[in-house]
Amino acid sequence: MPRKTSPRVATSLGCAPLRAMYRAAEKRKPSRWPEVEKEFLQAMWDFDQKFASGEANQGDNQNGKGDFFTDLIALLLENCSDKSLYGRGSVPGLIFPNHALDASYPQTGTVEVLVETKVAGAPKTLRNPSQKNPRGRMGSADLDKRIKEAGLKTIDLKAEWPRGAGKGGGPTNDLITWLRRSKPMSVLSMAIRVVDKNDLERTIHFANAAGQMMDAVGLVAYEPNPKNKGYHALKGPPHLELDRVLSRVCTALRNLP
DNA sequence: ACCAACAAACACGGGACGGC
DNA sequence: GCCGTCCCGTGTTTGTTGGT
Repeated sequence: MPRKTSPRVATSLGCAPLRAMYRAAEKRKPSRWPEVEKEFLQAMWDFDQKFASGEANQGDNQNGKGDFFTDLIALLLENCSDKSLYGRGSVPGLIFPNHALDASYPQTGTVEVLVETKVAGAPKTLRNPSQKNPRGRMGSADLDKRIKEAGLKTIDLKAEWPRGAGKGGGPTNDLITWLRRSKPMSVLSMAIRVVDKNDLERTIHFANAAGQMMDAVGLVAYEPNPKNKGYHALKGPPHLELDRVLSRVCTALRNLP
């Protein structure tokens, strides 16, 4: 049974570029990030153009973009591992009883693998006249809060595992070390539209912070081309390369029953 | 050395919508 | 219908620059 994909992307007029890209990817059966990166950036560009002009609305942006990226990442992992991933709601952590998971495995019971995604960054749009920077909002603007959210989710789920297993081994006095050897495998993949060099540095800083808490963090950072036509991906540190991170997840998935 | 002007960073507060 | 998560908008604070 295939993973359920975003209804917003499937139906909304404003999300047409995202929908078209996903549909095309589905047919090509890609299993690695480099196979889809160009098309992803083009789709995001086309979408952002629509968003800037008002053709795509706030709903498309907030409920389409992020889910689209989740769908795409899940598609790659499914093709690569031959496992189905699932979005899940109400998964209990140690502290909070109801976490929602973007893409995870297996479908029920204790979570083995969790993939969270974040997308951030917006062009200057008509609905935000006060945006001064013509290149748009900084992608890193909101990362502090959102990385903290993702980190807490990871910690809470990892802390819940040993409690359920009943064999000890809960959080020790060295939190980071404990997180790294604890299940579920928890990774974050981020697609961040960046406005300048500084914005990129900040984004990498937050990605590394996330990497302290989660087992792996993948980042695709991109910025508008000089002539303001299309996006190009930016180079980050190797350990944050999305392709490497997805490979690790794929291997983990393959080794699971 | 001062201070105004501008920019960057931070913190908080949503609107939108799907899942339960 | 509530609740949680999606990502963005904007007022306030902190930092930087450049003129006198």
